[in-house]
Amino acid sequence: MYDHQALEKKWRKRWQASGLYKTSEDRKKPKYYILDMFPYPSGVGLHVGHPKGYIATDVLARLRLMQGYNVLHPMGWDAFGLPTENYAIQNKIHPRVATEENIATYKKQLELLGFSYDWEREVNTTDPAYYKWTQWAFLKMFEKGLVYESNEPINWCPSCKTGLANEDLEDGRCERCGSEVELKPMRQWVIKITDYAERLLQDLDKLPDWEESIKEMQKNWIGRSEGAEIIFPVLGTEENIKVFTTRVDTIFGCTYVVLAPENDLIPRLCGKIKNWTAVEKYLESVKNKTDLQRTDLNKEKTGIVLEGIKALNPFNQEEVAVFAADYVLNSYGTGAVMAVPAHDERDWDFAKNHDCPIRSSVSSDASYGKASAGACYTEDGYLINSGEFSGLSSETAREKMTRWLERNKFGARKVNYKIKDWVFSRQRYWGEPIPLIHCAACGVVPVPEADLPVVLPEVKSYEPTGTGESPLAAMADWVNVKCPKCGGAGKRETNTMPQWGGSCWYYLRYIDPHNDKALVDKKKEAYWSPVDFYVGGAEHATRHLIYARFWHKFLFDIGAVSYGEPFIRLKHVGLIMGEDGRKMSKRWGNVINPDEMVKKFGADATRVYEMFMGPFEAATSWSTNGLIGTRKFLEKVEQLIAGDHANSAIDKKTLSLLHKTIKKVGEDIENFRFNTAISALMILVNELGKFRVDKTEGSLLLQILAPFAPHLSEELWESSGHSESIFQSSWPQYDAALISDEMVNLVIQINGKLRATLEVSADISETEAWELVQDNETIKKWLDGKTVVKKIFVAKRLLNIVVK
RNA sequence: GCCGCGGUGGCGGAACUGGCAGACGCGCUGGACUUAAAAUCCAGUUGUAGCGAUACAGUGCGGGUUCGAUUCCCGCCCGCGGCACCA
Repeated sequence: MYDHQALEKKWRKRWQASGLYKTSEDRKKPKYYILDMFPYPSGVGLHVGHPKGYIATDVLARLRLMQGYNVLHPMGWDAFGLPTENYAIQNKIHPRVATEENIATYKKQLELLGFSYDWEREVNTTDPAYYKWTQWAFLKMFEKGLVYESNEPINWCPSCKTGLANEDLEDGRCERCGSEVELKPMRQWVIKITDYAERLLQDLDKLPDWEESIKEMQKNWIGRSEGAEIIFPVLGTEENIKVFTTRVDTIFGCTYVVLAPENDLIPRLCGKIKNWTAVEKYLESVKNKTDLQRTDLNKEKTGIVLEGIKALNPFNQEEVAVFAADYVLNSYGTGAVMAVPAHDERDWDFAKNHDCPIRSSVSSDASYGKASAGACYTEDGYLINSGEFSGLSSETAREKMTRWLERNKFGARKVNYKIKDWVFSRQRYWGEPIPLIHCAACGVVPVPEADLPVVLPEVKSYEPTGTGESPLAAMADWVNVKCPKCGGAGKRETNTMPQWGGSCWYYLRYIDPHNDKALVDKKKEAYWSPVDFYVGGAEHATRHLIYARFWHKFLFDIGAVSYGEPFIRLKHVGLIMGEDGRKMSKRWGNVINPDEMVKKFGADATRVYEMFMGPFEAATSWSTNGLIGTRKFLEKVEQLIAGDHANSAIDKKTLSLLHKTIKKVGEDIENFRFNTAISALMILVNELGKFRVDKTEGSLLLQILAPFAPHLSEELWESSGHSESIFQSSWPQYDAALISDEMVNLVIQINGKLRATLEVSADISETEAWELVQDNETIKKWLDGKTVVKKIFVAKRLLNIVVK
């Protein structure tokens, strides 16, 4: 038993006092920047799952420190946003005060776990000195034309009373509160992230050390599809219907065209639409539907034909009907599609309901050119009924037909993305003010850089208004300002930025946290950037990680940073579930508090256990018994180093094991395979326990244990006579000569089945092995009366004898 | 529907590049110590048969390739995650 409470307290104090974790700026050394996704300090504090990623990065940070790197391993707070604001409203305290309290709680909890953060670099997104630069970057985007004001309908959460970005939805519901969102036209600021869609996609290939799964999620989210835009002239008018399709090859099967109900062509054509009253009624009925209702795949496809309107298929000059139907989305492509019921499921469903003709133009069959009757055929195939293009494969046809379109000015090649521009306005209080001023004479005028930051003012009521205005709008003396351009009467923009704004670039601020002249000093940035390793939850794959990559690329384009991607290597941390296998939540009463575990079993045991639970990326269930197991392991270590041993000195085999373990632990930490590293340490400690361990061997063990269990290792390191911190010692080198085995277990198989193992010298030859085997009683039995057909020998591994 | 990941003892999970399946930990069983319990230590712990050496079966299911498959290939089933009337 050791007194973990006293011991851990002692070392936390000493490390603090000695400045052990102060980041060195000594440029002669190689740098290593290892980063966690900074937490949102909520009112409830951390549960044991939160620190898992932080422990992992801390283990690697400590390894790098011992390997002689300059390590940047910072921590900070992503503190703007709705939860704090709601908590503040509920508890009648100011969000700033709530934030301060929550940060204090979080910090205390983190410190208990003994992380090696340099707190002098702490950042806080709600600090005006920080968000000055969030606003600065926004203004740069504004300057470059990447920001625009829009009145388009956007997602509106009726419960949070704010507009939301597409990324803030989960299955048509508000990701925060779960309310069904409404589509509401609102004035809002939008960032053209779509301008960066192609680069965000392409550059994923430059990130070989990102997990494939995260890259896939981003690819899905960006949703690139290649196709063509085609013009269908509207007969008897000057208007054209532009459609987007990835399947030009099916166009001879197009039997009608569909417009999204919101397509602005419809009102323009109203004079020609004979059934306008009915059409208007349909459009009205669609308007009242939520997005969730509209995109319900199970519902019947509704729509209405626009009587009196015909569109011309440019390929065959056919006149086709035009519908308005809500299965076509206005927000994707051109808000209009050419319908090919024979080769598209959705068009097929609609055509069946609305008696539209169905005509095949692609066959699965090259030789007979038969149309598939009675079913929708969506695969590629060979063209039929397609004039000069008949007989071509879908792929060739797409190419040729696209060229035909371009030649005849009826359309062009086009790439579309699913990702939408980033709705950047929130009608809430607790966020960065958007630094723009509206002036009657000059329009929208940016706040001059010298006037940044635009500080979030103190308001009496910060409750959301629900009117589409933020609570800031009520602050007359803050809102009314002189126009920076003409000096006339101006009004400040009262929307605030979304929570994602401040987290887009915080990793750059750690590099140079107190700079008031620039977002980050260029020389410092060039040294520390990019982040070598980034660790956090997979839930950020399509939110924070897309936004941050975009923001970084923008900063790169304006020369503020030196590299095009922010994070070189990325791993996601698996959740820790409750002991009952469910997600930890108050609702289930299965939340485990880390403070309690640290108090009972120690920070070291908690750290070791969380790393031992399973593969880092995997979700695993908490087990307090498991934690007790790792505590026992640490006690064994303590006994081993501190205890009296009458045993003999360690043998060669165990010394070899020690060196193998040094190698394995180092490699496993690099690869984030902590569970096998701990397992190897346990095996080593079990073996060493059989012997008397001298100072040299004991010190080696402590050094490789130290990243996981820093307090105990440091204590035992000191008590075994070292005067410097263990983290100032160099990570041990394993002795390559010692780790190659002299003796190995050679597996003897008969017909691939294990029949014996022989302990033999590692360099045994096939002939020697065969001779040994023939003398072996068990093997003899199996060879008896059989003919040896073949022998397979794998050096140091096995001899397989094939018999008949 | 599309994309990705996974399925190994009672549980969490190991297994390099196709070469001893179940390391390590938890739990459980038996024993030692103890008046007793806890703690600790020792032994055992995939299933079936056997006192036993041992034999057979065994990594979601069905096939295949191979001297040899948890690992590779084909076809399924189940679970998780992402995207989704995206034309």
